Amino acid sequence: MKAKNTSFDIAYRAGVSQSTVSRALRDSPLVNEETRKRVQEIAKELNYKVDKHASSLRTQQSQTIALLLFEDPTNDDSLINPFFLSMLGSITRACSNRGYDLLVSFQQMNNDWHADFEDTRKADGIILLGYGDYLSYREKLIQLTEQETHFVRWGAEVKELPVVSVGCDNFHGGQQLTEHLLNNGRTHFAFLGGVSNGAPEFKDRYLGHCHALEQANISVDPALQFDAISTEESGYEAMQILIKSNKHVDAIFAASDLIAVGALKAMQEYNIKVPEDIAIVGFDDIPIASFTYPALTTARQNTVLAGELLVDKLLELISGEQAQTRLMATTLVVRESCGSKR
Amino acid sequence: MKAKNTSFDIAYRAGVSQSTVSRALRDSPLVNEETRKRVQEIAKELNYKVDKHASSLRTQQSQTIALLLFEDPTNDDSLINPFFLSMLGSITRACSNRGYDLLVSFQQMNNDWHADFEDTRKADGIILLGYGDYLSYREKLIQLTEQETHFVRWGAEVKELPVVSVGCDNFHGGQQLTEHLLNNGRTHFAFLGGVSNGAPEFKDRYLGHCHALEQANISVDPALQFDAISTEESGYEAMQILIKSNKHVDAIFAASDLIAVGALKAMQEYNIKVPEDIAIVGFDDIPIASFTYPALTTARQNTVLAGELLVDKLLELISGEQAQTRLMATTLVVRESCGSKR
DNA sequence: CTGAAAGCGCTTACAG
DNA sequence: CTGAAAGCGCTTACAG
Repeated sequence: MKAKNTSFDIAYRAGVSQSTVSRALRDSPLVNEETRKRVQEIAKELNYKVDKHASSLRTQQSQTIALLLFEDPTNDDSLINPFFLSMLGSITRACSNRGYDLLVSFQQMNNDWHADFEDTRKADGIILLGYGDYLSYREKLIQLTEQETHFVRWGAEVKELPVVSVGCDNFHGGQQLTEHLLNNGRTHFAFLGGVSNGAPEFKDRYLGHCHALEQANISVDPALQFDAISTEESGYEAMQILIKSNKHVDAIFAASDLIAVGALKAMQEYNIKVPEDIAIVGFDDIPIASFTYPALTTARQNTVLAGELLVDKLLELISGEQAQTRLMATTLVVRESCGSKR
Repeated sequence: MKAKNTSFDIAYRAGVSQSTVSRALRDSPLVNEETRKRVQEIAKELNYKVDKHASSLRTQQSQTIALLLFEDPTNDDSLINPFFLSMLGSITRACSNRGYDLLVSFQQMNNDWHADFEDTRKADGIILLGYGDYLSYREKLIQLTEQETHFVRWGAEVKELPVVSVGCDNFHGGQQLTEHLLNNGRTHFAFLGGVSNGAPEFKDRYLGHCHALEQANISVDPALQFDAISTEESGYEAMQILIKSNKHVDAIFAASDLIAVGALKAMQEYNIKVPEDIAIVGFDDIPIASFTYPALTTARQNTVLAGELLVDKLLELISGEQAQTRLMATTLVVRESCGSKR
């Protein structure tokens, strides 16, 4: 590669000092209008760009955000939950709109990730993304907090820790979807998804689901909750177990769209008609949800807003302000999988 | 945030010079074994990490790769082709295995992207990812080459330019899938996907498809090629047009799995039985392909290998070596959508 | 094997 | 409004 120009080269050509070049390029008011123009033109002409490392070293900030994406270790290499991927898209966009670069990194929970990014000053702050049990990495969150690292996370609120989270109102979403099923005359429910403490999102959806049932005077049978993680495969397997159990069910609450897709496939194989025999709802509204057959009724999480909120709150933290945890409402998206249009 | 420790702090505590600290931390052979251990222990204890900007500034390399993902402008905000997303996953992993960070950026074709990353020294090299017409950004490729920027791209070979690409053998993949359909007794084919120069991947698949048909003495009817971009929506619409045209067809070649998913939905709505009435194949083998009903026969692109190849070839370029364009073979994945098991 | 010193390319107080 | 100078935190030739 050719030797790059430095601000000194620009200064030489413009006949000014290097300090003036630096000021002109940063639109400092301390520089004459004409000088500024001339410098900027020369810089453009020579295709000069300010060296990121030098300026970061000097200013002690990198204008970069690190996104740590935690993978479900049960997933294989290339499987990434599409919901997180659409989040990744909106986070990337939000960063770039705000003049920040985004460093992306996939992490296993067991890694020594907690100290790596801000400490090397690669990033001014960190976004933590991934479903799952914050209890299992509670200590790392504490350590991050103690180090005064700037970070925000996606997911359920962590009540005991001073951690800023952005998440969606899973309880209310679960309630909403269940009420929709009830309104369509369904009476016998099963829930597909693990509800341990290790899956707080699914658990909240389940609690909202149960709450709605109780409001309708339907008692909840724990035997009708089937564990599943958020993959098609897992949903497929859970649905098969349900079918083979011969329990009478006319409505399925799948804890995620991916689970619903797997469940749909199992039902098709067993010739169960959806929604005639069994209605089903998912959660997330991933792109495929409109293209299953029948199309999936689900609860949309606003990933675009979520990405922006995560970035904005992190930026607030970075600039020393306070930031609040935020729970976003979900939107009921009615399609055909429950047999009605509302 | 607390003031961070520098190598001088470590040096002070270890009772050595800062130079020695630097050497010890980089496992230089020029440092006494014991000294090295002591320094490393102290560094660990103080949670010291080498400042990335300082070392990058000094060594003139950033240990960072930039991934520019080009979006189809027809797509909305959160829609990213799942195929690229799985590629993103494997690229991220490949980078981190090789000690590189990954900067991710979404780009519109019309942007001034071509000069931004390596020039600011944020990255040592660039990976270009996105379907589409390299002709439309031919000039930018030329400019990148002239600037001696290190870059590789995913996609069809660019014969006229000295550009390193990694792509898959779309022609052969198209041929393979078509032969599979022929082997299953299909005789009347339609192709769903745009085949203009602006979509070289789809075009190659189409050419492979046509080649296989000709080999089987089936003449190709251009009227049975229907434009579609790689979305479910577009596949759905193309399939509707095909159905309404009342042309007799017993096999569909969808240029991507996403298109196939949309086409499947249209067929289900029209009560067309797959594979009994019409067989269908996709391309890519995205995760959903195993969970459509019936499951989709398709051509797998090895995204894990692709990611590694892209990163490795870029690293070769960065270290001043030559690198060759590489075409990867696709794998036929037989599932149920063609009515056979082989 | 170790240390003192130069220098990577900027930004910004300081002096004018 | 402009310039000379210090300094961000490293790495590495140079001297010992």
